[in-house]
Amino acid sequence: MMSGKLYGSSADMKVTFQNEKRPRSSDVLESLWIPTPSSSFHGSNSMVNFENVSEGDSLDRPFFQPKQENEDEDYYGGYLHQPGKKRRLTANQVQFLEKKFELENKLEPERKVQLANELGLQPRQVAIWFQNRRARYKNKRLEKDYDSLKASYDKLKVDVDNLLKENGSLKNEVDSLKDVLLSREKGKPDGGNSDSHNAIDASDLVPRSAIPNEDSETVTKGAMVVCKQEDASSAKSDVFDSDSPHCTENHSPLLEPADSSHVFEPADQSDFSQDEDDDLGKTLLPPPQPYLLKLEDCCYDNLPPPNSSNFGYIPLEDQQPFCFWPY
DNA sequence: CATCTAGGCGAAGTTACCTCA
DNA sequence: TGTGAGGTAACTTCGCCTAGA
Repeated sequence: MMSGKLYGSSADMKVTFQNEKRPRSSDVLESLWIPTPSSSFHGSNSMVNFENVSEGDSLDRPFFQPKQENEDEDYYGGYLHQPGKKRRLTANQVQFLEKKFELENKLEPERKVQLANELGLQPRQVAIWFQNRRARYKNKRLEKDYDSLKASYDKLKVDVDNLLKENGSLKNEVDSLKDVLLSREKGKPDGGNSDSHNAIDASDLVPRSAIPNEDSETVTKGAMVVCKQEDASSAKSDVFDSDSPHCTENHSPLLEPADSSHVFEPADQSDFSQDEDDDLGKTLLPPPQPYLLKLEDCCYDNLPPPNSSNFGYIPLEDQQPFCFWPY
């Protein structure tokens, strides 16, 4: 902030005219302002009384100050004696100021005086216009920021809702499979024997979404039969929503034993471990952590498109810049 | 060199005027 | 014709900075 700012370089108009302070170099700049009929007109509109401003000849009117329809001596005289009145800048003046504002939104003293001369305004009027213009621009930018953040929030909320729904359906599937397995275990006289798993139809037991890695030691032999590579990959894509392409392909290097502090902990994570002494659940369910990637590993490094459903996260560098002036 | 003071600037907020529906 | 809302020029206050004593 404040880079390139010139401090103490321009005298305020009210100070220049109302108070006789010690002379400064900036006073010379301020004195360069040449009053014109229009500028004296505007000066009369401000709260400052410019007694030393000569009214001059109306032929010296700046090109930005076209003759108004109702412009006459009474018009001028009326405002000259109504210090409380204020006049809007003409469209040409505003257009000219807007162009200058686009080039640089802050005024150097020289520019301020130059613009004032070109527009037939007081330097203070130009300074005030730029101040107000910056304030208006900031408000607009804040509105844009708000809209952008709200859109991101809405998108994120949709993603979260979808994930919660998917999570619920997966839980139901796991529960149903547990029931099937329990019922079959009870039907066997030597229930609990590991060999009995061979008698279970694996297609009934192993949900595609719950197939762990092939080298998982917790997978039973029966499950291994159907645990093919494509199933494993489909399992991953089931875990990560299909519209999250950045997390679906060849992530085996990223499938590290996850630190639970780096993953999205499901709100109902305890549901997976609610029967911790239930080996069946452990048998059927892979440990969930290896399938939850670290976000900073899988999502951010792979440069997801900003409009993907990357939980609504949009990197700052990918957003549209809101400010086009360097500060 | 450190300190103090005057003065200017920008930001933020406010006031007052103007325009228009 | 009166009126309320919105836009905006101008003002006020505050904090920060610079230059000079």
